[in-house]
Parts: sequence; structure tokens; C-alpha cells
Amino acid sequence: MEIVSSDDQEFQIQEACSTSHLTFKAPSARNPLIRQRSGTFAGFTEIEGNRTAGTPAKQEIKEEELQEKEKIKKLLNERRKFSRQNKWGNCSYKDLIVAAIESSPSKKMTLNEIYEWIVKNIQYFKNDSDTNSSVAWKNSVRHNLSLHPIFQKEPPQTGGSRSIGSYWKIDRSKDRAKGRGRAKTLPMQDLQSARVRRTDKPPTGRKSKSKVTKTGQQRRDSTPYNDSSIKKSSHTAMVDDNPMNELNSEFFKMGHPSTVATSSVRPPIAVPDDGDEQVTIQVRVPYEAFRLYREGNYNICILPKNHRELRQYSKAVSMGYSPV
DNA sequence: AATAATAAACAAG
DNA sequence: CTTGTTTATTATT
Ligand SMILES: [Mg+2]
Repeated sequence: MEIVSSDDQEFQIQEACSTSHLTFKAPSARNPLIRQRSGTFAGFTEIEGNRTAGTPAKQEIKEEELQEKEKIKKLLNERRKFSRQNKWGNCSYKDLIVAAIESSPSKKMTLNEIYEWIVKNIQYFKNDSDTNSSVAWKNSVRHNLSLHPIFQKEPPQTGGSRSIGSYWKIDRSKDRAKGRGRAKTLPMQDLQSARVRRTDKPPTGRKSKSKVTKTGQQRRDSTPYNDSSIKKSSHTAMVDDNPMNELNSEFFKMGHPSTVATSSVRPPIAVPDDGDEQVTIQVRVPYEAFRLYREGNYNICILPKNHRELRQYSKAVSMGYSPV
């Protein structure tokens, strides 16, 4: 059990995770799953304080430009905690947006200005400013602006006939705090409200790279319906009569990271030849899986022992594996 | 296990 | 169509 304190409240996690076995019928591999402890308290994003603008007072414009280029080079090349090797360099969309906005003298930018900065300054996006493929990364930019509390917008402006949207600014005080247990302003994905799964619509999300397992089984695509006549929509909906709702809202003010934990299991699966072929099943532990109650000054969060396993189980079955 | 990328529904203008 | 929010999934570390 962990106790974590934030500015004004404390809460505990009790068995926010559990260990259990998921056994699938496997002709050749029949070891029971033994999974490690999961769903531990999330760590927090390292804040890059050292990229803050150094406010060069009186420099020649040319020199400033050179400095700016150096900064970008550093941003793309240096590895930081959690950084990935993206097509454009070792920085995240969030990093790019921060760099863009900070490069502006007024320290604020409209969405379109952010796009333009990226296209102008990041090689990878240069030939990609107005093509079909730009739709995807621009979507990601918007996603990141909305998602991260560090990005805040001023009241919307109007420019001529069409709206230019808002000016986006950096507010570091709203970024996730460094270290465990400090006051947190969490990204939206850590702040999901009480929703339940709706099964009448196909899901959205990232597509699987490998669509076929070694068993030859067709893996379910995350967006299996190309048929545009099938209307897709988010497949969750609020449940008004969830008795947890009241507690939920309080709970989420504290932004409990464990509610977004994903976990993987590697159950033995059916393979034709021999093999301990295993598959990773990622599931998101949904909010409603948790049982919450209050005890004194604490909100107690319990993930019922079997819940994660049940979700993994049903997902495995939907992928074509047969349980024992 | 945790973070980040990617896809897409949906709303408002 | 653009801007913005949110959910949901997989990939990468
Ligand atoms: Mg934001």
C-alpha cells in the first residue's frame, strides 16, 4: 500500500493491482501465467526546466536565429527521460509545441502558427505541410494541446472571415509535478470520468502493426470497419446511476494515475507446432473497475482482484484464443 | 508498467 | 472545413 500526499489531501492505494493467473488452452504451452505486480502508482513526467528561454536581450537577429537552430538541434538529438525515437527526432509532440510557442516573442501562438513553426523548423515535416498525411500529425498536435494542462489558451480571437482560434500559451505551473506525490495537474487521460463500455460501436485507436500472429490467426484490427455506412462513435457513455459518481468526481480532482494503467499479460496460447508462443494483451483498466470508499481523510481505491484478468480474458477470447 | 503515438468520434463555428 | 476535446487503442521504452 502506498500513501501519497498532495497539497491538500491524501489518498491511499490498496491493492490497486493484483496478481493472478490467466490460463488459455495451449496444446504445447501450458504454463500458468504468473504476472508481476501491476498497476503501481504512476511516475511523473520529468519537466525540462533547462529548456526555458534564456531571454537573450540584445543580440543580432542572425545570431538569435543560429541560437534557435542550436536549440532545435539539441531538442531533436538529446535523449530525455521517456523520449522516443520518432521520425522527426528524440522529442515528443509536447516538446515540439513548447519549443514553438517559446520561440515566439509574445510567447503565444495560434494553432496554425504552431503548425507553421513545425513545418518551417523541423525537417521531417517540411515536405508535409499540406498533404493528406499532414492531417495525422496535425491531429496529434491538437490532441497534445488539449491533453496537456501545460498548454492553456487565451479567449478565442477572430481574424477576418474565419476563426483563427485561440492563442496558446505555456503554463508550467500546470504541468505535471516532478516526483511522486506532489500536487498534480494531470493530463486528461489521467482524468477520465466514470464511463462504461459501449459495445454497439467499433473502437478507434492505433492500428496494430502485426495483424497476424504466428499461429496464423487474424488479429482484430482496432478499426475493423471501413464501411463508411457504419457510423462510428466513441464507445463509452456516462452512467448516470453509477453510485460511485459522487465519489468519483472527488477522486478525480486528485487525479489518480492508476486509473489509466495499462497492463500486459503473456498467457500461453494455442500454437500449432510447439512453442511457448505468447501474446501480450494490453488492457486499460477502466475507471469503473475500481471500488472507492472514504475512510477518514483518505479515499481508498481498490481494484477488485479479478477485474483486470477478466478484461484480459475477454479480450483474448475476442482475439480468437480459447480459454481452458 | 508507464509514457507516448496514433486514430477517430464529436461539437461548435 | 478548422479548432478543440475526449476516448480508445497499440507501440516503445
Ligand atoms: Mg490543454
